[in-house]
Amino acid sequence: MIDIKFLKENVELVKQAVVNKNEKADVDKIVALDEHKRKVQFNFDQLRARQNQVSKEIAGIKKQKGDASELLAEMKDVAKKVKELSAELAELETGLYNAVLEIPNVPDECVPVGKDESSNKYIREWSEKKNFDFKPKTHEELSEHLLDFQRGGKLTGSGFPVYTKYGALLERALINFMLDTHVYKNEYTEVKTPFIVNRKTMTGTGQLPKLENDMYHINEDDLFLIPTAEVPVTNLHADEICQNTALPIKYVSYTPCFRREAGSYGKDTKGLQRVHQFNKVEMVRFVRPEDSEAALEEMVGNAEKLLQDLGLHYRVIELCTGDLSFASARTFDIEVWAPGSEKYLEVSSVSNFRDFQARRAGIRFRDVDNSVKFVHTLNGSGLATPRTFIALIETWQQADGSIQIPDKIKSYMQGIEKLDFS
RNA sequence: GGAGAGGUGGCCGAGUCGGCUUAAGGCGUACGCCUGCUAAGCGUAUGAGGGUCAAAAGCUCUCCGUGGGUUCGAAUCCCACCCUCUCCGCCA
Repeated sequence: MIDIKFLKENVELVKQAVVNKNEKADVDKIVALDEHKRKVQFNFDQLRARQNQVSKEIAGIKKQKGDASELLAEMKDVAKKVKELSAELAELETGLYNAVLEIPNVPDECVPVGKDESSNKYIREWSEKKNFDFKPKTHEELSEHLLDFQRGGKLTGSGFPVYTKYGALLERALINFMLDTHVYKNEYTEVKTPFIVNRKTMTGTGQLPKLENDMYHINEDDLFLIPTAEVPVTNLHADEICQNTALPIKYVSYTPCFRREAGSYGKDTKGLQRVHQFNKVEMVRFVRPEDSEAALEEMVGNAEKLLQDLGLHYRVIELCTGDLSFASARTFDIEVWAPGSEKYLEVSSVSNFRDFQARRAGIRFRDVDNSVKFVHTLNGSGLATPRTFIALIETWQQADGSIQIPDKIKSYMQGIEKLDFS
């Protein structure tokens, strides 16, 4: 969440950020609410101070066996008033808190301003679109022996694919390859978390209250299926103060991700492109504020390297303000080329949240001068498997319909050189 | 599911027959001294969040798992809930 002090000192900037992010939030209302709250709090503090003081006097009088009945009578009224003010204050505080929760993070200055993805900025690409001497098939055409959408639909509904035999093996190979790379080459620490979390955790990273409709919710226990490992992993250190020496903390985690994708029906829903349940390896970092800029670049690089190892052409773009998520200050997307489908698919989104999530979730560190500060949090996919899977089989397909296995994951595929179904 | 124990500051850990607890003590951390260097030792400081203030100092409020209640006054008493640990049962 945004710092209310910052908001009060930069009202116009915050208002502009709300507009640039296509959000709706009443900044003026917050300023007014805050002012009102402070007034009530002042009255409350005064009265409470009086109560505390007299209570001490009463203690003294009683100790000397004196008569305190007059003070007690007075305090009876004061206690009543304190209770009333306290209730009013609590109400104002939650009202203010909830209003501030609705304010999105302010984009970095360098983020291009724009309404939608058409204003996103091209950064770079790696390798080039592969040339085929035959017409490459789409992943749906290729995946007859790898995926079973029909039966997934039978079990649950559309958007819940089944991976079969070599499809399952290939997906598992991708996950293990990514995890191993992050753990043994990029020095991340692997964590495996619950896939179901409570409301507070969901709020800490910014999914709630805004995106409740996009989450699978278990009514009976008021719990949510995670939409990404970002949620449980970032909240690992919620309400904690880390030692300065503990930073940076680098986690990597594999989890399934669950998304209702409410309102996006009909858009890119073919095959594996947009599904309700998918697997993803996620990188999460907690860093000192001055290090988050560099960490963002590094994490984009970590994700890119995976695609390079898999021999997949991709491009990196920076999201404009309108395409930026609610909690993010700056985001790079990596889009992999799928030659059969003839389009770029988003396989990774790497974001710097600065102190926005840390403030919500209470993730702080003790600096070298002993002061307590909020950390900066970042996360990025490295990578989501379904679209990587698509790009991989479309890119490495052969004229005879077989699929060659890239060198780097052969060892994860029991040494299989290519998947041949003829 | 049954029984028991427990949740206090960055960490460990005192403290509950209500009131000098403005939470003891230790560890850790910061600064200084000492030392050829490191370690040890000595000294000093050190919970978090808010209000007031131009700012600092100061003053002040809140917070001892969460939420209620009793009281002039609650870490301490009462009620409900959550979580952790141990044992038993059931089960992958």
